[in-house]
Amino acid sequence: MQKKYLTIYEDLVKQIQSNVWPPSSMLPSENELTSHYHTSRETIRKALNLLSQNGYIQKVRGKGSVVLDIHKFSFPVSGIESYTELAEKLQLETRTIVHTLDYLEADNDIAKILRIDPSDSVWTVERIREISGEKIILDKDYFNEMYVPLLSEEICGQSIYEHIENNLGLVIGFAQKEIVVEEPTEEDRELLDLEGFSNVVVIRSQVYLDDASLFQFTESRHRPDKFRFVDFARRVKK
Amino acid sequence: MQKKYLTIYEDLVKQIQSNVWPPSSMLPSENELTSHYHTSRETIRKALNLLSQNGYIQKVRGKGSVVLDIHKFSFPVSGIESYTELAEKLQLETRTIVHTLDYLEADNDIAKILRIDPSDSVWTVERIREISGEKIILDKDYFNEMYVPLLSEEICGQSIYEHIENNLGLVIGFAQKEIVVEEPTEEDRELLDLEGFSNVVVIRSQVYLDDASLFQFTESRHRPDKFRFVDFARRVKK
DNA sequence: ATTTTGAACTTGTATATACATGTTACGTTT
DNA sequence: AAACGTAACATGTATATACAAGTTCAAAAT
Repeated sequence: MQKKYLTIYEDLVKQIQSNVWPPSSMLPSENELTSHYHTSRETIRKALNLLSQNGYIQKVRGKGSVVLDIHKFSFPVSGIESYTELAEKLQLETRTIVHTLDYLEADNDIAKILRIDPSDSVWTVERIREISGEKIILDKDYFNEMYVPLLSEEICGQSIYEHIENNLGLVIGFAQKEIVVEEPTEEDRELLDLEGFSNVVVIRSQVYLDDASLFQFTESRHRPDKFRFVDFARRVKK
Repeated sequence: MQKKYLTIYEDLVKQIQSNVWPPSSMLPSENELTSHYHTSRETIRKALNLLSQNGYIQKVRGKGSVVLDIHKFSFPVSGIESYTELAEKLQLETRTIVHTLDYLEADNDIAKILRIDPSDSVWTVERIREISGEKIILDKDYFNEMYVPLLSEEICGQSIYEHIENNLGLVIGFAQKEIVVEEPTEEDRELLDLEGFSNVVVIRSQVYLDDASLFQFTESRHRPDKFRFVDFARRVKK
């Protein structure tokens, strides 16, 4: 079965993005959408709640759904998106350099983070992201071999996430991220075009699969002037 | 009517935080919760979806709800929380210095951001946040007078959000945030204890009310070594 | 002219039912 | 011993109904 509420959600997203419902205008009411899509009100409400969660609309009781004016394109966006997906969406002129690709016993820190035995092996990838000819980002990825048994230089040069989702059939669920600002390491200075900047922005993520198993740890080190993070947040109900 | 699904959600949050359901354990099934709370399954599912959205659990089809191990305490946390709320939660030894408090005609940039007429007036507040004796953060707030007609030095020294929600009865809905790293301005160097750091982390937020009206713009400038942002993100469905 | 009332709309909450689909464990078959 | 099948149970989707509660606007009352 294809999920009705998801197709309706995607349809409405497309309409909002193509300005059928411009910012500050009202979406049709739930009842109108119900009869338009030949479905039940609850199904429409599921689709609208998805729109609301993702920052497309604001539901106002008694009134309706206001379309929000959210420019979702920035770099890097919040959420879980691979560099390749972002680069495509933003049409960046980008190149990826696979600096190292190793299959090693996990050192203590990584083993602890990935919650595995230090004798277990881990795929370790270091990649440099070049944007318009400048080396801007250093990505260090660590994969639990239990879920990602094999990586190749070719896969790393393309998109690891694409490989994980399409070839390995794993479903990525959620991530816990941390963003901090640190001093560049020797490696940062060596591999990136830091141009005298005395800080790098470091994004550390633990990425989990659909079934809540931890499969990846990532450290993404950015030149500060090229870093931008955009977030849509709702006030938590009390 | 008090909302059942919200009370159940809050009850479960409390239980998770007090380790009744420790990380990696399973919550009772939806049917068990249904009979325990004497309600319908849909109501339980609403509560569980809230837990899932806020990173407390991961639902796994066919299995149940896994409790996640997410340390939600960091500074500053994602979401919309006032400095005062954060400081209390984290038990920071903190002091707020109200540097300026003005009621002025909006300059062009601010008027544009707040989408008001340049002849309209705006409340402008600059506050310095001192943590353990060090001046770490410079907060610059701009309020649309239509929603916030009056501010006092006392209110600014306490919590503006508390005033807005409890005294003015406004309901904060959502925010659009941007995080970037910039060079310190003259004002930053003057007002903050920058200790030679050559960057500041700048968080710019547009904050909207429940009915999607824009009422505040904020610029929060942080010393980079004291900045930390934590985010819980779900992979967007395709 | 101003205020009040109420009908007709909107979204929010709660419940019930049905079936689809993924997981697990155990007994049966091979 | 291994493979298979199936029942029992888990969550996911779709629908229907009822009522609560906020918004709007026009008619009626003051």
